[in-house]
Amino acid sequence: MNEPNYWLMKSEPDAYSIDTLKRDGVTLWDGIRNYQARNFMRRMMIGDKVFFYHSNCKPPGIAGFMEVVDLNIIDPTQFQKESGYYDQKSSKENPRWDCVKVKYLFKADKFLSLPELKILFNEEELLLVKKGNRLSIIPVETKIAKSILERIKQG
DNA sequence: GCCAACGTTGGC
DNA sequence: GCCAACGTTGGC
Repeated sequence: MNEPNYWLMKSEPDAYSIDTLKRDGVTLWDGIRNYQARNFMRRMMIGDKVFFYHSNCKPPGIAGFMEVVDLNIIDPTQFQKESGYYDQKSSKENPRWDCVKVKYLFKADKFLSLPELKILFNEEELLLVKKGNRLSIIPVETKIAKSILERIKQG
């Protein structure tokens, strides 16, 4: 099997945090309504590893680690009128949004804040630290990922 | 296909 | 609350 790819996915902890995922074990990464982010999910493979990033909070940063366990799942929230993710232009015959399922691996022993990430990496190395980046899902180079992993593990 | 207006994300 | 950086929409 090939070495897994690494990704980073953002979530607002008020809505869904690393602790929520720890409790749930697995979750559907639904509610993504950005084509670029969706297309990144379509490139994911089972076994890929994902950094869980807490966004829009104090402080923002990498809070944990998870693994892709299922692919190409139709996002059910696009059909739910009561959901904030309802998409009128999507149909069951031709769904517009899909997602992946992820599994909790571990919570960061040491939370890695965005300011720390900015010190460690530059824009070319890590898309996330790019000013004004709004993508909620981005790929992370293997070399960078391993460096981040070292920092969020104890020690 | 162009582009102006508008909306969203998310750090600060 | 501000604003940078895009994405989306819709008129033409």
